[in-house]
Amino acid sequence: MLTERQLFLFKLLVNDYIRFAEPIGSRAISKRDDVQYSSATIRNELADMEELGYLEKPHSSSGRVPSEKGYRFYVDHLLSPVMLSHQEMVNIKRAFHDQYYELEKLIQETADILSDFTHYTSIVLGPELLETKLKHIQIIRLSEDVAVLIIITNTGHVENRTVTLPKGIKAEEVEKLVNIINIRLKGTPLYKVTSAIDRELKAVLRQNLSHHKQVIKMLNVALEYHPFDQIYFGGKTNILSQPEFKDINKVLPLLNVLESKEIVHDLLKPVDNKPGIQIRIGQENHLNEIKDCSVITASYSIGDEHIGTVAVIGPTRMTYPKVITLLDVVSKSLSKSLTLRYQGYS
Amino acid sequence: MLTERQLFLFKLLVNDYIRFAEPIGSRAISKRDDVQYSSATIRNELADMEELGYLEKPHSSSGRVPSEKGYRFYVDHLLSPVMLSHQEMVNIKRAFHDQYYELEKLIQETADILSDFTHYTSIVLGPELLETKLKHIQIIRLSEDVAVLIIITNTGHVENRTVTLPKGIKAEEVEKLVNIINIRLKGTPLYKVTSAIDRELKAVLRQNLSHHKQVIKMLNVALEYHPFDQIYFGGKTNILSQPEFKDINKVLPLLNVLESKEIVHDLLKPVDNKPGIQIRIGQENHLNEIKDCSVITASYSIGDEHIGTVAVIGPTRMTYPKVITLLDVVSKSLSKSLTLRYQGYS
DNA sequence: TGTTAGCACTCTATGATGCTGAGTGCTAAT
DNA sequence: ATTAGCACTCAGCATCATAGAGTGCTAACA
Repeated sequence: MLTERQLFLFKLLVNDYIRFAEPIGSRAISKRDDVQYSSATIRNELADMEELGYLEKPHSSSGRVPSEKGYRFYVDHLLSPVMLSHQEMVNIKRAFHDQYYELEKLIQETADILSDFTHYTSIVLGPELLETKLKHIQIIRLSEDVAVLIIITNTGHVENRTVTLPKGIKAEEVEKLVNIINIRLKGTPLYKVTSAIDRELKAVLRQNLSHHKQVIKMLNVALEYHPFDQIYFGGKTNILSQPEFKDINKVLPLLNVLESKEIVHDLLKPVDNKPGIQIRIGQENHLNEIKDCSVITASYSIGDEHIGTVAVIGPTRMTYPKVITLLDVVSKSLSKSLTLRYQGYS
Repeated sequence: MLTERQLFLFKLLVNDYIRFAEPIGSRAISKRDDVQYSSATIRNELADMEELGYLEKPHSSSGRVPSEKGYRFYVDHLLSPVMLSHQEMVNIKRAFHDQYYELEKLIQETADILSDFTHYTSIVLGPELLETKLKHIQIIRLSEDVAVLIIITNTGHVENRTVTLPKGIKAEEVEKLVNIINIRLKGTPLYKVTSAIDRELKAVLRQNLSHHKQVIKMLNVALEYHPFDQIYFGGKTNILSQPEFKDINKVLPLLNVLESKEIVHDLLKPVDNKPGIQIRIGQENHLNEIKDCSVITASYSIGDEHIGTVAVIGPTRMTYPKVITLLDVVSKSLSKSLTLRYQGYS
């Protein structure tokens, strides 16, 4: 265990390093007004904490830098809560108050707030379709054999897919098909729709449609559940302005990670499904390309149902208290706004 | 005017510079198997061409590099047509052959092909809504006062907007409203829809609806024409691997340009509306952030109607012949595929 | 008259060298 | 337990010399 004094010095050091992005030496600490120990004393303490694994030296005669273990300890035990400024609170409140937004705009706005206030890059996973339910489908015929199939969920999310209709199918038949689906599958979770068709609708469709085989195939393609939903970014280049990215070779891997929806999804996936803030520091992300980055996530929900994730990615040397507080406020505001918006939808 | 020999040497130099990204000296040229002049002769010729403004020296004792004027001359008069490899043609044909794609996927695929084959960054402006026409709208009510308004165009494009319904409006009234719009405004170009409502539908709505004022306001917001359509990128980080971007300070401005929809739109907007390939070299783009980049664009169309732009952005030191040929083939294939898909839509 | 060899000159890139300053570990004194 | 003092380390920076690639110019050549 660390002594009281070690804790004190450790906290100072981490805060200063987060602020100045340069290794902190014993002399610099001893010169502070709120420190009365000599540099030699501090040197001894720092050496001890290094031995315990909380600090590192970039090279043998440099100042100290927090290790990953150090950051982990810092966020687990030393976080002093930060208050957001009045101005920040006002801006957030306003952003989430306006009910006239499109859902997409609201989420993009969320991402923008996070990146503006943190100067890092923010990522928001759009509302997961997993537990959203089919409310209504519609087929709009564009030509003899091409149509657009529109899917509306209970949360107001709209998806559209271009489909090829069976040759020679009549308008009444299409209408009948739409009616059958809307009546029978309303309220079915999206990811269960294709299997529900398979189990429950095959017979009905065979009775009512002349082209039931092709229709079923078409529905399977069109209604297939795509787990990777939209990803929204804020301040995509913010993180590149951090001093740790002055080398282009650090930049490319990171950018490539952000370009891949699959990787970003994996990155933000909560390890266990517990709600609230999660922090993954450096290698804890298990992704070599971002081993010098930390990812902080918070989930948001409609009612009690978790439906998405907001996140900030920055260097391991991140202003953790600020980002955590902000993510907490923003995720809760977003949840509240969405719950209000969709309360009582079925 | 340049002499025959100067032209020959100029072409060699540009090709070599495009290939190796390093200033080309007289000695390097004279050593080539297809050159029989001595380095001194070549030196004299290069000096003359520098005086004419086609070449530049990064510093006084370095080899030569094409100037912007040089590149312009090169693309205007010296392009030798390039054949795509059999493999490339096969891949392109296959990509555009498959009719089962979503429109969005087809366009993303187009962007991916362009970036994969060029190793630069590609940009595709999705089908412009400007001349597309309203085919059908639909309102799906989510709750007492929130609904989703869905707009389908004659090209199969689907947009959706969340709207707030007037308090207490009845389902039959909503249905009536949808019917009126679908009957009266079908075929109206999207960008004229709001003004058409203003001019032609006000009276009808007043007669038929109890909440006509709020409804008109709602329609104006929901059907407002948004000129900036979707932008698709391919290989967003490709261009950053080019040696001219080894300095991070060159990277950030470029990335910020690519993040701004407005700027990208301006960048790709054809100067005059003439079709075909357009090349803008360095400063010709009138955008300081990308003064060392060239942008090559080609338009694509449905039938005879121009609806979008495909583009490649790379360093001024770009493999122009290859990119031009590829853009030509790809834009034509895309046009053909789209025309086939939407032929006869009304 | 066009071409080329030769040469002095220029400039970048590279690597060696030395110096400075910030930092450390260790020891001995307080 | 704390601190002053000192020898030591190392990155960063400036300086310097050198090599190499390239140029312009002049004079000789075909």
